[in-house]
Amino acid sequence: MSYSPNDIEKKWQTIWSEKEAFEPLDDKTLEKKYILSMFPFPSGRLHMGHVRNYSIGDAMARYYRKQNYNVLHPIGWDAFGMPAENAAIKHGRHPKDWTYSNIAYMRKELNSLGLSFSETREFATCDELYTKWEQEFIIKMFEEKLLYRESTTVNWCESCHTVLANEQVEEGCCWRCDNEVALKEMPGYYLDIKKYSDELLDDLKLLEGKWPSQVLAMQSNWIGKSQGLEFSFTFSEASKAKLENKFEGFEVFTTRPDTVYGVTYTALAPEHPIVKDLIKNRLLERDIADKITAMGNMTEVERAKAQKEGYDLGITVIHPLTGEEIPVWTANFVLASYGGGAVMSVPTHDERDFEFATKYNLPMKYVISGGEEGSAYTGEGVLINSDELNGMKNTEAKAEIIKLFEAKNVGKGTTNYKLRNWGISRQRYWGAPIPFVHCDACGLVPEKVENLPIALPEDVEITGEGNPLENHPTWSNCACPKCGEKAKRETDTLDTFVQSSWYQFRYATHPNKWESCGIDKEDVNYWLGVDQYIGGIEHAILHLLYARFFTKALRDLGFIENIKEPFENLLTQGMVLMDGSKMSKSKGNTVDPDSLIEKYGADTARLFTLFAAPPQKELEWNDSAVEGAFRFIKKLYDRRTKVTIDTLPTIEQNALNKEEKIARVKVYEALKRSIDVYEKTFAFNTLIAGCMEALNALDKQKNEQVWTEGLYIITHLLEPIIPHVCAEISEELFESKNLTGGKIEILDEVFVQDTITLGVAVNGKRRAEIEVDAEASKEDIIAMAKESIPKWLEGKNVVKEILVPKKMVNLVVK
RNA sequence: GCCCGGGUGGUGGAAUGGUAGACACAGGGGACUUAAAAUCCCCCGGUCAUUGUGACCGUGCCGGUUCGAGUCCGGCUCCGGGUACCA
Repeated sequence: MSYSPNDIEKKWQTIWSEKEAFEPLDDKTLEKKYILSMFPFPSGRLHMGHVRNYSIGDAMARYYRKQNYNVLHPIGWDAFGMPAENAAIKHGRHPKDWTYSNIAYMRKELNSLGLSFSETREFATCDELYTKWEQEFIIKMFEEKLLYRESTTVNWCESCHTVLANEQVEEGCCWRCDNEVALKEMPGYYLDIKKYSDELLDDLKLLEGKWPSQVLAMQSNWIGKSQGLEFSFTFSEASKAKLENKFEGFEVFTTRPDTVYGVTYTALAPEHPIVKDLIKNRLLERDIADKITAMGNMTEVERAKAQKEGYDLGITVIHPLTGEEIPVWTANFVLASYGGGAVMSVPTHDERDFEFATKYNLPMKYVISGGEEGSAYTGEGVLINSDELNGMKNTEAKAEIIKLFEAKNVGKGTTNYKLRNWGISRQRYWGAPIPFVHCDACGLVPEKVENLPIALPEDVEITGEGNPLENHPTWSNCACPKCGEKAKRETDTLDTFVQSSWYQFRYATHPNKWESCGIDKEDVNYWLGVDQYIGGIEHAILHLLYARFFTKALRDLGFIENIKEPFENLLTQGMVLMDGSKMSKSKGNTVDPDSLIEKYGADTARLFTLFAAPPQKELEWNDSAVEGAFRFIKKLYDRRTKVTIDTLPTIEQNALNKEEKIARVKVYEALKRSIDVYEKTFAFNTLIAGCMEALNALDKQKNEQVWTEGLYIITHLLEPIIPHVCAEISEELFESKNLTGGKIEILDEVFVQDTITLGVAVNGKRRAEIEVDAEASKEDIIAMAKESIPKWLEGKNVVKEILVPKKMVNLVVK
């Protein structure tokens, strides 16, 4: 019978499902593997990126299952989020209906790929049962002061009508819709991720060698720890009076305390309270005040692109070391959100300060040797113009000056972070409601745990205007959980990244406990950390940082224990490209997995995906290479007729001819390589190539036993990658024996050769090839090598002879 | 600017410091066929010469270490990704 993928694949998918073949076992004494691919957003259809992601994960899961590990390989749905609401606005469909029907369709697509997911552990994050426990965590975080509500300047996306976290702003634009982000003052809920800055940074060390170095670097940069000096500038007496004694001065932070003698002015962010006060009390000229306000209202992108701009505020401060009186400016490049929104300015040793000082003709003073007049010198040198510290290396002066400030009690050594707290409020409908109540008498009150989940109202109008929950006529009406009086429910919903921050623990929790708890500690202790996590690099900061934070926070809240990091090993797969650019609907260069599977079958889709490039690299789509993958499977299936023995034969190696021996070597080389590939490198492309070589070599001989052994091993090796056809062949030929029972023994005798082919090189350049007896002595081999290349030795002396066993001979001649 | 990756045939990609280009795609030639599809066989980095065959060049560029470098080291260069006035 010729290869008919659709029949074979349906048959095996049914068998697997009926046998519940992919359910993890409850026996915690078994060795476990937790293989997790990032769960998908139910957008409607799978795309090739999903196929790739899940083919990689499935190969790992099936491999370990075959090695008798207890394998947890779950799938679920990251189901809340904007697209559901956009669909509602566009097509009038209810987000819930849209989401669940998408899930149903995509689940079918996953089934048709033959992915070995657990069916009992599947959930969608919009399930009320999931929301219930998430809300409990949120309340606990509030009680433990990890979550707070505050009104600050936030990133606002006008097209999504919602606030965004810092991490969700990419180059000043919304991560989802690419709309330019505006700054807006409004209240919101924040998670104190900064509290974990050091732990999040330090624990990156635990992941070295297990996570891609660039992800570690990106997270480290994002946390952005820097050490330096924090000190205050005190206003001059005249300035204090001008400010009606409301301000003593202000704090600044610098990583360059060694340049503190070079400070010639200071600068405040346009939003700084002191600047606002000056404007409010009309202490600045009208047009300057307007310009400063305008500067403060610019978006981050606008500011980044803008020329440096600033204004003298007409007030002065006293230099804490020299006692000099120096002016205070406001400048558009000073960030309000970092280091207190104020800086000391050293134009001689800082590029930005130099540019600004040059523009406004501010004084400059070099305090580190080595620079040239007319530029900022940021290199190393010794201190000059710095009183008693003159002559000291600037690298040493950093610590000295911190000591000096600390001794005088006007400053201290301190650490700053770029990381900002995680804003989790979203002014949208399709999310988990933030379980708080606003009571006139009691203030902000968390909902009673027994009232959870706070579910979304079904009857809702989604127009794209405003917050649907806020617009709902009755939903927000409630009783205060504390005093029982009439109160208002919070109408913000949680950032969807909250759901994906703990789903790895939910999967690990046995489904029969899902009603009674959010996370089961014992189950989690057994299954976590995730042994292999697979997903796109685009989550390098967002999801992966949040999930790491949540893990640490849940641990401190007592919901889990003994777990430092959720994801032990991380593989970031490359994008799927078509004609050099990312597949996307808008470009119209997509390949639809459904039609691919219909035409060639799931095995071909999976084989191509894993063969065309190593998983970490980008994958360039190629229709004819897909054909090639299909051809290989067809050939493999066709060759099963070469086998007439139904069990792994014991082969008398010495009785084999040359071609038969080569075939065996190729087969066993593939077997040898497979361990490294499945457990370490994930270079499935090389394993597949090895199997192709083995099949090619088998084709060059006729020995029935060698064929039997060859197909027994090849289908064993490829089963995690092309499971349906391998299951079919294996059932027909071997009663499926090669797909259970662990590793196949590597027989060393196969690699023993009578003769060995060696390259002969002269001065490192290959000149000939010799075949020598495997037992030949070094002397004999060298002698033979010399005979093979007479013309290269003519009139020369051999000064050195190097024999690389089983590889080559190198003769050094003069 | 800074921080990561990475430059190997026409293409995707292989190579624990040891015969560069495995495996595959595309291309060319042939067998089978009335024909096509499918399948099978052969060739396939460049230059030069050629009777078999051989010589030289060749892993972005320059240099170093080594008997031997795609691989290690130093300096450049180009491409991709991240980040960006973080004081």
